[in-house]
Formats: sequence, structure tokens, C-alpha cells
Amino acid sequence: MSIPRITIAQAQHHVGELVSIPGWLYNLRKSGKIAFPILRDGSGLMQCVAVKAQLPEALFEDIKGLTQESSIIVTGRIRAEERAQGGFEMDVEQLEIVQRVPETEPYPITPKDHGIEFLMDHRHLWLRSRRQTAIAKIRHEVIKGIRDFFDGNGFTLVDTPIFTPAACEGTSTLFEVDYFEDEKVYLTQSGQLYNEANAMALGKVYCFGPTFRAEKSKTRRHLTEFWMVEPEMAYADLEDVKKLAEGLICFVVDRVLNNRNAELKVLERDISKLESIKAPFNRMTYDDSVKILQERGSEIQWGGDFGNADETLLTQDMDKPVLVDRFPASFKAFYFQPAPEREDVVLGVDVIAPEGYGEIIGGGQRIHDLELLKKRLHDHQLPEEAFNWYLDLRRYGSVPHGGFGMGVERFTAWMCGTEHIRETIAYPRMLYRTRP
RNA sequence: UCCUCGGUAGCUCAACGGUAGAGCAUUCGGCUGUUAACCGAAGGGUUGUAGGUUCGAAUCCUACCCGAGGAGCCA
Repeated sequence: MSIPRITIAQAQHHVGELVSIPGWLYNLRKSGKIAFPILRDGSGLMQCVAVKAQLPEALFEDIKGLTQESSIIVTGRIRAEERAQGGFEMDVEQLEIVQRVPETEPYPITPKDHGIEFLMDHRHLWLRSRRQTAIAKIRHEVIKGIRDFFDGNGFTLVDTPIFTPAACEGTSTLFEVDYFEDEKVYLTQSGQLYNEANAMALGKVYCFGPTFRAEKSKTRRHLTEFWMVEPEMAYADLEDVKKLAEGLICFVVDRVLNNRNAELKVLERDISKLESIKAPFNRMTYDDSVKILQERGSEIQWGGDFGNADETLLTQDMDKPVLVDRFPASFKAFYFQPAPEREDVVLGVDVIAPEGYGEIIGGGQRIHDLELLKKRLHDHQLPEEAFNWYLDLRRYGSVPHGGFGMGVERFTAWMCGTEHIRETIAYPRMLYRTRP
């Protein structure tokens, strides 16, 4: 009978059994007659114990000579062991070396400290470390949670194009791409306009994919390529959008807390900060937030957008996100519906996360009136012809509608408590970093 | 794009204008319960690049390159 292959995560169900675990050597501690190879397989870490007296001489010598990140398949018996991290150990009976890393070119990332430049240059290897695998799993949980939330609430996934003919919003900088025959296209900065068309077809929709912004932002919260989920609902007003945003955040936070406790521990995340994220969130208008910020010493004037310091200042005494709505029309995109009670503010809403993680959601109610939308296009000096298909949505059964966009990396950074957004995506694209 | 800081061994960092050094990694030796194991030894350098000042530059000056932190812009 062949020996069953398991993962380290499954080891707890195989105590006393002889099993094989394929993986990589994470670290090796050894003395004259005993060695402790630490095995890594992506599901966890397992301390193995190789005792000289119980193994063929050649095998023990091979184990003692193993190099970091060599690929190995270890066979042995699983045992509960208090002294081992994770609570289980494997007594080695056999060890197959799949590829031994040569000592002439040792694995560059040692268990000691490294600088960020070195780690980013070796991102393809850095991903193997405990902290990075924990973040990857939480990102996965966030994405799975988002999809389950929308799928379970009557939304249909409709993917929007990545090549787009022009600016969705007309303002932000876009990456230009050479298409065929002198044509220029741009990498999408939002699927929203297409989402609005899709919502008129299907009622509730979302798109989920990469987004590109050619802004020369150099901060810990910006990537030039990031993932964004954007829901859009027909027959919806600002209040519906706010409830949806709140519901989504609570759902995903709950998922992460329930399913990724071990990873949060690896990251030393303060769990209580996530546990306090429960509806209802704080709500305020832009007007109120400006007053609060000014009282707290911010330079912000009515009509200006929040800086990073403002976002942190606004949420400093909050243990959950805040929904800020009714922004000045002057710095919001052309498609925002004006507030019914006041012309100078629009029905946009931003969700600002606590702990300095900033704006994780931006959205609102869209203009559904054809003439008003045409006027706004004109005011923003955007060419009406380019938006003709978009205007059709107001010609044929227009209804109030709205939605938002949520950045996956910012959300994941918040869940993980990471200092910098770059760790939340496998291969971050930033102002000065496009490799590996 | 602007401001600030930095670039020395594979990595993390020291070194007053006067012989470039430590820890880790690697190699060799020792050790039967280690937890970034420990102990002993060895090898390892055009000090980011190009100029300049000086008897003498890792150190001072200039330019450039690369990176980090922040600002603005934005999710």
C-alpha cells in the first residue's frame, strides 16, 4: 500500500500515521546526532525530527547537508508535540530530495532582516515567506467574500472591458495603448459606465477586475494596477448604495475573522480592531466633516477634497468606518446626481476606514435625467459624441441608479494591518516598480 | 512632479579626511530537543556611476543613476 500524501494543514488529522508531505526546506537546525528540518508547503510549517541513530548513515548526512528552499518530500509519522510550533511534528523515516539548492548560489532570502528594495527585487521568492503567504490567503478570502456577498444578493457578474476608447471620467490620467492602425485605446480606470448599461439589462450587476491609473502617486496607498469591484443597481438611490457598502464590508470582515484567524495571528493583527466593525457605521455629511476637521486643526476649506491626514484625523476616535456623503459637485465626476435640497452638492458617498487606511469605497447615485447629464458633460468640457451610447441609457427607460467601487488592495491592507499596500498583491505595479 | 533621507561583503549594518569591520548567509569542524539554535575557524570588497578638492576620500564638493519616506493627485 502506498503512503498517503498530505499537506501540513491536514497533519492534525493524521496523528500516529505514516504520511508523506511534499514541500520545501524552510530552515534547518542541527546538532551532531539530531536535525530539525522545518518543512514549508504553502499550507503551513512543520518541524521534522531526524535522529541519526534511527536513519541510514547516508540519509542522515544528506539531511544535515540540506540547503534552504531545497524541494523535498518527507515521509514519517505525525506526532502531537508541545515543543513544536503548530503543535505537531514529524519523525522522519524517509526524505527524497527533489532538487537541492546548490551552496554556490544559496537562496537569497535568509531568515534574517532584509530591506524593502531587496525584497521587492526578489518578490517572486519573497512570496514564499510566512507573512506573504498569510497576506495572500487573506486577499483570497476577501475576494471570495466579495463574490459570495454579491452572488448571494441577486447580483450578476458582468465583466467590463479593459481596453476602453476614452476616459470614463475624463479627468484622471490613463495609460495609453497602441491598438491596430493608428488607433489609441486606454487601460480601464473604472467599469462604471458599462456597469450602468449592464444594470439596465440585469437590475443588479457587478464587475470585478484590474484597474489602471497613470497617476504619479508615490504613497503607501497607491498602485498603478489594482483590483476593484464595482456593483451597480437599477432603481436605487444614495441610501441603497450606502446600505450595500455597509453590508459588503461587514460580510467580508466577518469572513476574514471566521476563516483566516491563523493568518491574522501570523500578521499579529489586532483582531479586536476588526471585531468592532459592525453595522451601523458612522454617517456624516461632507459639511459636517469639514467642520470637525477644522476644529481638529486641519487646513481644509469647504470645497476641497480630503488629504490623507484629513482622513486619519476624521476617523481618529472611530472604531468602525465612516460614510461621508454630499460632496461639493466641483471636485466630483460629471455623472453624480445633485442633492435634491441643494445644487452645489452631489449624492456621492465615500467610505473611510479607521486606523489610517483611508478611502476604501467611493460611489453614489448617478444622474438619470438626459438633459442634466448633457449639461454636466458640457460643464466638464467632455465631448458628447463619445458618450452617446452612455446617454442612450437615459433615453430608453432611464431610472435612478447607483453603485460604488471598492479597492481590493486597500481593503486587504486594512484587514491585514499592513503598513504598505504593496504587500497585498503578488506583483505590485507602482510608480517606480514594474519588475519582477 | 516637488521636499527629505539613503546607496559600503550575497543580506542587515558599522567605520573623526589617515590600514574598510561585525552579525547573518556560504564552506570546514563540534554538539541528541533545537525554536531567526549555539560554539570554533575560513573564504568573501573597483565603498551606486562620472568628475573634482586633498599628500591622502567610503567620508568633503558637483552632476547623474537607483531606492525609500512624505506631499500633491487619487481607490
